[in-house]
Amino acid sequence: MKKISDSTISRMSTYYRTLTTLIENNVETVSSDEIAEINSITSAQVRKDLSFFGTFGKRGLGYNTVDLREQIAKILGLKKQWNIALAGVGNIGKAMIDYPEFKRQGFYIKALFDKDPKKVGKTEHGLKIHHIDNVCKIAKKEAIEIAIIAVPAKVAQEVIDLFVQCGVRAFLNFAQLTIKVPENVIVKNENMSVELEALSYYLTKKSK
Amino acid sequence: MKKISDSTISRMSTYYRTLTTLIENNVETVSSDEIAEINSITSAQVRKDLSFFGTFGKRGLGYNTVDLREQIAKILGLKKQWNIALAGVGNIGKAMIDYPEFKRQGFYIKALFDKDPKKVGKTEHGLKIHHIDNVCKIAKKEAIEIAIIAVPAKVAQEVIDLFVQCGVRAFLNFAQLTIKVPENVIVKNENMSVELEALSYYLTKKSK
DNA sequence: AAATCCATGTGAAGTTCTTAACATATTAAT
DNA sequence: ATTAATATGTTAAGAACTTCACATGGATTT
Repeated sequence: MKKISDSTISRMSTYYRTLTTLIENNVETVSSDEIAEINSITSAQVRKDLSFFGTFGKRGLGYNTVDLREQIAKILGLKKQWNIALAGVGNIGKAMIDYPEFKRQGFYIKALFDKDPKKVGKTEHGLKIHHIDNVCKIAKKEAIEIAIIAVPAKVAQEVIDLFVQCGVRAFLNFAQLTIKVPENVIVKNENMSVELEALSYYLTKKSK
Repeated sequence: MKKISDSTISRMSTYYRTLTTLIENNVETVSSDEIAEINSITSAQVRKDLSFFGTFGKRGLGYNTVDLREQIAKILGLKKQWNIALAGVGNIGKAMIDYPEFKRQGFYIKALFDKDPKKVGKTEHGLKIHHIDNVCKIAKKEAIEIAIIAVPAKVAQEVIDLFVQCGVRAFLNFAQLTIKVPENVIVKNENMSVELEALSYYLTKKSK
């Protein structure tokens, strides 16, 4: 199986969202040009991305919005419910529990973990906060497949190691460091500081 | 001035963080090999990235951690305080106000905006919530240079347009859509769903 | 039925980004 | 002082990604 680039996968997500919006607005057919225009990229890029997965359009006509969205959902694995654990019930963690987009796309936070004795045992949004030491038991029970890591950087690596030992192989990491994981485990980073520093760089450069 | 890639800028941020940690651990000298190892990349990449901005190391020895961190801070524009506005005082917005890493790196949230009459006029973390209609007045007063957009997708474009009209040219956008801005304005997206969907894709692919 | 129009799918070209490789500079050891 | 060891900075090679350009197939019009 040929390796498909991360950028292509990200854009597939973007197209998925674009199609959702178009369908909400009762648009039935869309061209690669229109998808490209909405997302400020080229139509060749859209067609090339889609071509990695199959042929979904009709020449001369374009793509059926409902069909294409369905196909992309299949490709991205969005036809099932994903069970997610959240480690670190701080500000960012709480925002994630309540993030309405997740549920809409089939991502369900089913278990919360923390280390703080003040939090463990309490409830947040109807979910009990477990001690991180019990991660394997709960992860198994809730069939957790993905973990969101919103713990301090100092403990992020060890928390991820715990999850990996329990068989969790996919992570969304908010901690500000590069995590080491075995080859069959995937980590996606969400690092707000890196993005802000990029803005800082561009503003600084421009004002020179 | 030659264009430097986004990936290089992101990695510069990463190196900056790596150096901060090394300095905290009293490490005085570091090689490109060590920086690479910590961040799971190649040493050639580290040296190439740095070479776009100058020569900071000593052959046969490596880099002085304090010096290099200082140089990167200058390059990224982190030697000054950046004044930031936050639009959308919901869950994610509140998490951003309280994100300790920001202040540590010179990013100060100085103004909050919302549209909800229940929120406008109230205070959050000692900051008054203003109505978005007053954005120009407040942005000028607080010398806002960057805005964090944590409003619903439906209104994100118009909110950014308002800020652009007030002269703000850099945005960290949490809304799930591609924003259109004039050429001299820069938007960085923070899209948790895209990352989760990438995880979904990789897990789905692997299990086949 | 023929002609015209339109937009896909895809090799090829072009561009950008990453890795390799090595000459060079510096330190340390003998 | 010479040799050995080390790690940078940089050029060149290689890989990955994006864009171009057009043949192709399907729809629409005359």
